[in-house]
Amino acid sequence: MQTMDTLECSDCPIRHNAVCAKCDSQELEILEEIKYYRHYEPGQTICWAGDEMGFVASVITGVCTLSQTLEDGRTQMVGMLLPSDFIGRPNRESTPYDVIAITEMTLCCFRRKPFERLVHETPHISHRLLEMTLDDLDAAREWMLILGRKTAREKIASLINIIARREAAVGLVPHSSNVVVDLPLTREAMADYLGLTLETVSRQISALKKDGIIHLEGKRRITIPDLEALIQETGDDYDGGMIS
Amino acid sequence: MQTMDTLECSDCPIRHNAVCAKCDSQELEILEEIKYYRHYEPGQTICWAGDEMGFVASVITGVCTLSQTLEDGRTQMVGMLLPSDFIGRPNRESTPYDVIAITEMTLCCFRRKPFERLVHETPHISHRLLEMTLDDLDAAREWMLILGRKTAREKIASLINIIARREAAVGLVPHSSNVVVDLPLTREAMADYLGLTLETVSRQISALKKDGIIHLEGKRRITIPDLEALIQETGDDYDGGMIS
DNA sequence: CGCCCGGTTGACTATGGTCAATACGTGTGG
DNA sequence: CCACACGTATTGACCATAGTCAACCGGGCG
Repeated sequence: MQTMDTLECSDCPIRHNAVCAKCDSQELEILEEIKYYRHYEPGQTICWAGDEMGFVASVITGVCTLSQTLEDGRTQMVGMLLPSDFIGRPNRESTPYDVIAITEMTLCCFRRKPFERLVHETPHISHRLLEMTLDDLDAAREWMLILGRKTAREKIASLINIIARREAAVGLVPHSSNVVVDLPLTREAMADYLGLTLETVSRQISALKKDGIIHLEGKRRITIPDLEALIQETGDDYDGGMIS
Repeated sequence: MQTMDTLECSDCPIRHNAVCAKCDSQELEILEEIKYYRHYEPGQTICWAGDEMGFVASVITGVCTLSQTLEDGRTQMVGMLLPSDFIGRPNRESTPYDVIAITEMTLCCFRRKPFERLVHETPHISHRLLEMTLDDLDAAREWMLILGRKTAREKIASLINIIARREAAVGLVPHSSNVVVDLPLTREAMADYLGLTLETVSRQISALKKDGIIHLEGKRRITIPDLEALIQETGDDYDGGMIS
């Protein structure tokens, strides 16, 4: 957790996607005053479930996960946050989820109380937050279909497809014919996301590789020679059924 | 679909829980003007996934479900809406879900365009909508844990527990020692909610009955002699882990 | 009466989980 | 430089949970 150089909001890489996307320059000035940066290392826990969380934040760089754990250790990931995503809930003092950095991360934090006041007084912020929350809800519901009704192979294909989509949306990847996906997740993290064991994840990835649907470079980099073929394996068939 | 008597907002049974909960009397007057009631029969489809939906609505009475279906017929329920819950998403012309009435229902509908303008101009509405959406998101994530990591027995116990909680919250049931739950769902609907087959649902309910955790009157009414014992079966252990 | 719908139960099967051995890559220390 | 340990991933053998297919039950209604 080291202090960061102070970045001007106007130069912020997530300026047009984050919770502040709709703010005008005057509103940005207010945010500018109450914001501060935080840095996390891979594996570091940002917040434990149930802990008091004194701030909310936007992800500027890096990836973190939200997860829930039962007493006997079974864990389920319930969200994966990429740059511009929002962490925390206004008007609640604690998260019900573990928030864990899986890569190096930089957050743009706001102390909760002043931010809550701002949400209350600034429609541009509350409207954007509503939009983002509705998107998160759609994503969670899409995930419910995956968890409840898909086979292990379909789950893996869906995960790869979704990460490819998100990387494309964030603009990391040109929408080329030969899609390359850098998995930010270990096999165990994928298992926790998909409601599988890590052995099953490994087996299904091997199977997709053997069938030529994907190609591996090292353990984490996946090449998709034919995106249509991958989508076929997700069980969704045509790429409708996906939330645009 | 029959026209209803026009109910005054001030007499509305969901006045203090619905999307209009924070509205003052002046704001209610505006709503009063654009609202209209709709009635649905059990089994009736309110909206198919992908269809244009000209209105948004609050559930006044009855229960409906949101579900997604894969081409081969596998379906997953992603939400269950009780009185005061909100149907539809501002700024989107179609739902990605099938919305199906499972009991007789009355909705308080608002044409989408005027309602969107209202959301935009009325913080009391957008703030309440944000709160409700955040609650829905928490519920969806709790459900992800159930779908991804729980056994069939734990899933059934969790469903019964959640319905008991919701019925208590809506105020249908005094929080007595001997909890009675009226399942609004068929075995098949439960299966679609829990990511199981209806046979497994039936078997697990029989097993819980045999073990004395629940008691059945008819097929749909469940008595819970010891709520703690049921919660034990959910796998959550202590009733923390639940979202309050 | 007989049909239909929702539910229950049984026999068998398949998918994914469990446990365990092995491989691979990287960083540490003798 | 090599030996070793550790974390991550792969693979195999076996098993358990839940799915499939099918028979049967019981109540309500035309």
